[in-house]
Amino acid sequence: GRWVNTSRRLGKVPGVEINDEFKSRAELVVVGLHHAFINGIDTMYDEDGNLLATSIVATGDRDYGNYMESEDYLVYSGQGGNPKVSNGAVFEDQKLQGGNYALWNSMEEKKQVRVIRKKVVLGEVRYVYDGLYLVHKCEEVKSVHGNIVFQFHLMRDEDDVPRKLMHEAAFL
Amino acid sequence: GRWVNTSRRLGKVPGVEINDEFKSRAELVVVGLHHAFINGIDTMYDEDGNLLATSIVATGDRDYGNYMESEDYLVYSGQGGNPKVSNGAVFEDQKLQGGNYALWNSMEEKKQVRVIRKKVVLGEVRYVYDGLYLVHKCEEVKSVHGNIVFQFHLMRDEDDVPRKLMHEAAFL
DNA sequence: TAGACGTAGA
DNA sequence: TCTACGTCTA
Repeated sequence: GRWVNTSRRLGKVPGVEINDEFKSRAELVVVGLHHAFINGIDTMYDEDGNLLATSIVATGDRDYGNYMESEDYLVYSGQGGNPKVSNGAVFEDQKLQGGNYALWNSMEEKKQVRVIRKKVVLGEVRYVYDGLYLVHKCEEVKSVHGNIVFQFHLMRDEDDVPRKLMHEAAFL
Repeated sequence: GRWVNTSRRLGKVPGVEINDEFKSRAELVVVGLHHAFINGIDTMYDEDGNLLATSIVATGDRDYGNYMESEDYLVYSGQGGNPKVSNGAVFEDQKLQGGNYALWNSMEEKKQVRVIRKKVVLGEVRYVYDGLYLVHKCEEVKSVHGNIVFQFHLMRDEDDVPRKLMHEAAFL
């Protein structure tokens, strides 16, 4: 067999193509697409010590209002402030730290970010690799719950996208 | 390739031998040893609608005081009552429900239970299959935290255990 | 909907 | 120690 380096990296992961599907977050870790088991934003430090985002997993879970404006344009909500349990938990303003700070830096440095989208078809969960994007804008908006949420705007940064297949991938 | 039936079952899982090691709970699910991703006690209903325990994962996490009395005798704490976060969470008496009820029924019905033990060697997590046991006793004891905890006593129910190898598996 | 012996990183 | 867009069954 052949050994594959699955350590954290920016950009394309060798062997993984757009629209490749995976059955669980654990698979994403094994393949090297997204090392964080739960965290929606995976990060790494570059040679200068800047925290950058390597990849994001976009779902509609827990009030994370992500949406595709088009096939090449994703609006992705930052992390934090969304309580997991509705047991009187309180929504809070997100902070520019952790994954949010990493996405912010990726924007400043114009570094590519891998995008993985979760889709659920007839109860079956799939994580679909959606290619490389650039963060070109970050807005602070007030959610329906009243808390401040970051919205990162990402644009596709690849030319060779198989258009036909893109239509088969479900939007969020 | 050959397809393997990994649905819930009692007793031995074809292809898995005592002291086989797995790197994560996800692997246990895939192999069919233990279907519950997090729950320490996996269960199934028999043809009469009785909830039985198929397998248990023994760790020392979260105040679960499991211990091997000998290579063939395991004392396993029931589930519930141990708060995950120490954020003012309260220890509570365990109830004879869910996994606890399943282990109780397995005792009554004299059904075999698979045992998997978690071990950590130099920071590396491993889950080790430890063979088939019978529950022969259940005691209610008061923990150091003051709450009532079930202690299920399990005895090995196999003869062909490779003794040499047993010594290599770390105790809890 | 919530509970259950998860997992990796900062 | 804590957070983080987990996953399954009852």
